[in-house]
Amino acid sequence: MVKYMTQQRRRLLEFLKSNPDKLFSPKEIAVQLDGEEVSLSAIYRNLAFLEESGVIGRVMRAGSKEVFYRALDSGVCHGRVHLTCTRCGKTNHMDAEVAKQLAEALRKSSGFEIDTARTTIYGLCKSCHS
Amino acid sequence: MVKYMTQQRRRLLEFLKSNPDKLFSPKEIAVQLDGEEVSLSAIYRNLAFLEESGVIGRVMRAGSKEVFYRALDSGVCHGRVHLTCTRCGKTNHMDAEVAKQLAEALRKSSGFEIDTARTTIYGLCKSCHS
DNA sequence: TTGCGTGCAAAGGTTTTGCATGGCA
DNA sequence: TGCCATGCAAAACCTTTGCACGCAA
Repeated sequence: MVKYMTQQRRRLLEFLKSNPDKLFSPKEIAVQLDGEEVSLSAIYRNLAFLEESGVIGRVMRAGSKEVFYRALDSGVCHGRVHLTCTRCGKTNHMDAEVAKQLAEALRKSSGFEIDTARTTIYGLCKSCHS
Repeated sequence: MVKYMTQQRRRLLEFLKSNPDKLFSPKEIAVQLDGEEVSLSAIYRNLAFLEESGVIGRVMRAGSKEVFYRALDSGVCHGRVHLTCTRCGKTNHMDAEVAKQLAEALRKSSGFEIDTARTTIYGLCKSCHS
C-alpha cells in the first residue's frame, strides 16, 4: 500500500521532529497544531501510522495514564539509547561509551544484539532522584 | 489516611505476586479473579492504590494500547532487567552482573538511577540473530 | 484518475465516579 | 464505632470507525 505525504502528516511530523526529546499527548499535539487544520482523528491516525513505521515512539509516564509520543530518529538521536525519567518525563541520551559497553556485555553474556533505536531505559533522572 | 487490607485488595495482590514474570491488563485480572468477588471498580481502585504505593508497576507494550500491571519486588524478577526479542517475542533476564554494571555506569555518567523493574531492552536474541 | 487521507460525527471501550451499603480495625 | 472500601450503574474520557469528500501522486 502506497502512502501519501499529506499536509497533515507533514505538519505533525515536523512538529514532533522540531521538539526532539519532548513528549506530547495527542491532545497537546492538537492544541499545538491548532489553526493548522489537522483534525483530531487525523492526528490519531497519523500517530498510529508513524509509530508503526518506527518514526515516532510512544511512552507512558508513571503516575499518569496519559499516552505520549515523540520523534525517534531525528538527527541528534540516531543510534542513541534513550533514558526517560518516569517522574518528569524528560529524555536524555545514554553516554555513547556506556552504550557501547552495554551492547558488548549483552552480546557476550546472552548473545543478545541490542536494538538501540527501539530501547528506552526508564528510571529517575539526576534532578528527580536527588 | 489509614488504609485497610480488604479481601479484595489481598486477593488482587496475591494474584499478581504469584505471577511475578507476567503482565496483566485490568480486564485479564478481572477474569482471573472471577468467582472471587472482586468487582471491576475495586480492581481499578486497588491497582491505582498499589501502584502509587510502589508495590506494583504499570507498563505498556509496543504495538498495543493496552495497559498492563505486574508485581514489582517479587522474588524471581527482583531487580532484573528484561530482554525482549523483537523477532520471536521471547523475554529473558539480563545477566545480573551486566545489570549491575549498567546501573553503575548510568549513575556515574548521567546521574541516572535506572528502574530495572520498568525497563525492557529490545533487540534480537541469540537464536534470532544468528 | 486512482485510491489513500481527511473531517465530522457517532460508536466503542476503558476508566472513573456518586451513592448507599458492607467490612476492617 | 468510625471510616475506608466495595458494588453497581451512570458518567466521563479517550480512541476508533463509517462515510462522503478532498487531495497526493
